[in-house]
Amino acid sequence: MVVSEKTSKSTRIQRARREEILQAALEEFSQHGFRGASINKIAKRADMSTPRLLYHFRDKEALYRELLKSTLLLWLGPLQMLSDTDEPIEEICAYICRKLEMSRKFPRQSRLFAGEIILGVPLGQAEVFEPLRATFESKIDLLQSWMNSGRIAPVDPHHLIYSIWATTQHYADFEAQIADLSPQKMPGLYTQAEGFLLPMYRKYLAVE
Amino acid sequence: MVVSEKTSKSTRIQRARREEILQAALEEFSQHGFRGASINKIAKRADMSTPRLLYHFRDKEALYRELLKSTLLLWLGPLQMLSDTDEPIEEICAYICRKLEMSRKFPRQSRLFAGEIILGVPLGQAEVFEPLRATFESKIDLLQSWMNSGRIAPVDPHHLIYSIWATTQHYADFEAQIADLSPQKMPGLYTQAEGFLLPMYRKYLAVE
DNA sequence: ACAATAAATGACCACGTGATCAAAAAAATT
DNA sequence: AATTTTTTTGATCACGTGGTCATTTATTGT
Repeated sequence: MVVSEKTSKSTRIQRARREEILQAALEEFSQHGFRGASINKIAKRADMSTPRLLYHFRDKEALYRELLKSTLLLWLGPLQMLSDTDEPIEEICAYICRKLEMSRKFPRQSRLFAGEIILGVPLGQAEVFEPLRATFESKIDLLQSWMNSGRIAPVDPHHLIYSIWATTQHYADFEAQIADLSPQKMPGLYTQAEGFLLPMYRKYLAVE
Repeated sequence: MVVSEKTSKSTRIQRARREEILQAALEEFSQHGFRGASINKIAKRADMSTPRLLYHFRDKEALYRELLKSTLLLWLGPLQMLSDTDEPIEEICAYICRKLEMSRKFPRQSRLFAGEIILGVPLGQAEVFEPLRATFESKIDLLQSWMNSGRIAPVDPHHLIYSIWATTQHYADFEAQIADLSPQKMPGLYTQAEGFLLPMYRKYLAVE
């Protein structure tokens, strides 16, 4: 019986192999994008033959989708934690810190995600990004309510989130460039980044 | 005689064909990265046979490098224009506007560049990014001098530039995502972005 | 211990890839 | 008009790609 047709319960050996494969796939896909990556090389990286890999994942696209799905969940975590509070600015700053930590701890996942959006792979755009849309819009509403009640300065909430995404993910996605241009080496950079970004958003969002 | 061995003067037909090819190559490489792109498809897009394409460019890598080289020059333009003035904040704002306009007018070039950095293609990293380094460091010095003379607030100049790059290029690189999440459609988005970003940097850099 | 099922193997396939080369066609030079 | 040089073509290549399949080997439940 084929893996994908199993009702739901999966053998521990299945979960183990799938995990090994996904690990190797993250490496390959994040470095070369969907089309540039090769399942042969992924298999080699996971120390198995290609048919063995394809026994656990129907095809290249199924593997990629699964990887993308779990990555989106990880990516979405920090945003979902953003919730109502009487100190909205500190809540936003905490979100920024979480995103920065995400870039620091999971740069490959960040690049995988970036590659998926930048390179125009129309793979389940609607499907993969669906959970993102819902969360995003609810958080837009939350920000808007903070502005309406005068607890943070009234700025465009969409662009506020875009700018936070941009500035935080930049350190993972463009790591190669930043590492090349910065005198400081990589670990310390994230502390510096925090020191730069937090005051910027605090000043901008403060209601004089 | 082969094109690349020509001393320097190139036929007009050479320049014409090379331009056609580069145009098609920009499309392919920016959508699939170096490894994901195919010279066959580039040739098809430029309405010629593969050997014909390879007559004008030695190989895939040479084509990619040439494209990347001219893209970097374009990308570097706005930064080079940043120069000393008695109104540094307005100068920085003008730089932000130029970068935003760049994203709006040349999104594919921006994505090509982003792909090159995100996907770990070690193609002449030192070679291609060399002119960037020099300009970057001189502008860091300029910013630092503005801070030393108290004309803008003292923030980390490296991260200031990174954040400007991140926020402005984000609109081109992640266009697919932003277009999906924004109620506003694409052209108007750039006006909104300007309306969001300029006040942010003005407030942050103002020396009260 | 044995049957049933899951997991892995090796041989194989059609196809697209980047690239080459001799020969033909077109342009430029004289 | 003749000749040289540039440009284009079509055939062809070795190789890597994603993927299949019958068969064998492990694992599992009884």
